Amino acid sequence: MTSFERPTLVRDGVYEHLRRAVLDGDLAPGERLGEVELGAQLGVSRTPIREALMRLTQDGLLIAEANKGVRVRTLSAAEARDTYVVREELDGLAAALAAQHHTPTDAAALRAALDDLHAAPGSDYRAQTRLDLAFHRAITHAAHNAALNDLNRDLEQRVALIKHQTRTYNAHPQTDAQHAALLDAILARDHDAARDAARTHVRTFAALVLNDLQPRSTP
Amino acid sequence: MTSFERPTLVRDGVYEHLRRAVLDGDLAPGERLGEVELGAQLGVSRTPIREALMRLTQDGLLIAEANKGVRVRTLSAAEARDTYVVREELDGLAAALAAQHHTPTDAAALRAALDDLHAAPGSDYRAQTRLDLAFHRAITHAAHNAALNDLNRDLEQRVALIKHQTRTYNAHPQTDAQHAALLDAILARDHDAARDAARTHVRTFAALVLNDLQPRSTP
DNA sequence: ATTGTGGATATTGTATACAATCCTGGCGAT
DNA sequence: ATCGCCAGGATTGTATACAATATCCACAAT
Repeated sequence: MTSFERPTLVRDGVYEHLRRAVLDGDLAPGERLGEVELGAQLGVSRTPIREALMRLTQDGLLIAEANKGVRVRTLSAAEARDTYVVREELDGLAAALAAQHHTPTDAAALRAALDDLHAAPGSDYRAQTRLDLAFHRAITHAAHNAALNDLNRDLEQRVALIKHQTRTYNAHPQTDAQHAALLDAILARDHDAARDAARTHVRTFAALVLNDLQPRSTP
Repeated sequence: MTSFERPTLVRDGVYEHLRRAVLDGDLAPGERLGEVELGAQLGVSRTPIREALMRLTQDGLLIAEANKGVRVRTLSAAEARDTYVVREELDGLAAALAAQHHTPTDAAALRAALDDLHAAPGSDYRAQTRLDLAFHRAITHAAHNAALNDLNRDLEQRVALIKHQTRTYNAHPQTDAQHAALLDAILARDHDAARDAARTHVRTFAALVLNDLQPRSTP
């Protein structure tokens, strides 16, 4: 046998299910999540549901109002801008650290992730979002810094939320070139170039998303 | 009247109580937290206890093992080092943004926080830890960036955890001078100097803490 | 003496019951 | 017609009951 059947906790299953649903855009921003309804859908009681919702709220994916339940979080244009300011810094750090510390296994994973991203149809913004997230996650993983991993997880989730709000396609003219430059710099172990490439990429993309988000919040 | 008596939720009270207890060092790293015991102590049922523990676990202050309850998290030397690497970056960003965006109110709060820190006796490491955290929190607040605030909250909590593990006093010879330089740079709206001052301060302090932590984890 | 086994005990995980709060809708007064 | 208000229903918040899992200690076998 490969491994014993591990008694996976119900609440963990619910947590992952809902998290995926939010990140994939199956749950629209602003949508309300009723406890009894979710419990009926997933066939479990309210208890693990509540605990999963609590964790997702702490992650920043949901917002809770007292006695009114939770909703999928919507971010204001200002919050989105703030997020990208921080992301530029942290993505730059992740790229620099990845350039310094990546292993051969990391290198292979990075290449594979970028290939997957290229293979996705440009019109499928959900797949694009998911694979872009996977690529950036591979970079962060290659940085081999646990604290950075945790923080980037939160940031990436927030970015995914923003993307689903704006429905911006990941593709812009320079995307492929920027991704390639970033990967090359990391593999060449040039941490300064990697940092710059990551920051430039974030900045370019942020401009695109924010331009799309602005009109809706300042009518 | 100033405001109506808001019906503060029990779970929020428990959450804040336990969070403060961990951050102040009343709960030692590694200490186990039993649900029934906590419930008896605070006079509430297990339900809000569980939900508070869930949130604190998600914050990274506690760790949970399946069917074995939660403990106050202990960080390895490697995790501590990783934390300070990220903190250097984010504290630098916070200082730079604070220099650019602080208001007169922020300036007053910053001065007050630093005064409080100076007034604390150098031998009381708990007060030092709490007031140092308050000072840094004031800087982050003055940056006026919601995303940065959220992330720094997590980081600061982790740093507090590390400090309680090592019991390192905040005071080192250059602390006062570095704090003063940092505050001056922010108030002068010199964001480059502010960033450098913050990074230097983190680096200096990290070296002190890590030097104290290293011997215990590599015997 | 040490190791392995078995059951008793305690603790967590899940489900359900009860209480409190909030939203909705309709009715009446102005 | 609009505003206020009260009742009904629905939903969250808290407590408790039940089930499943892990820990611990005694005791026997080698």
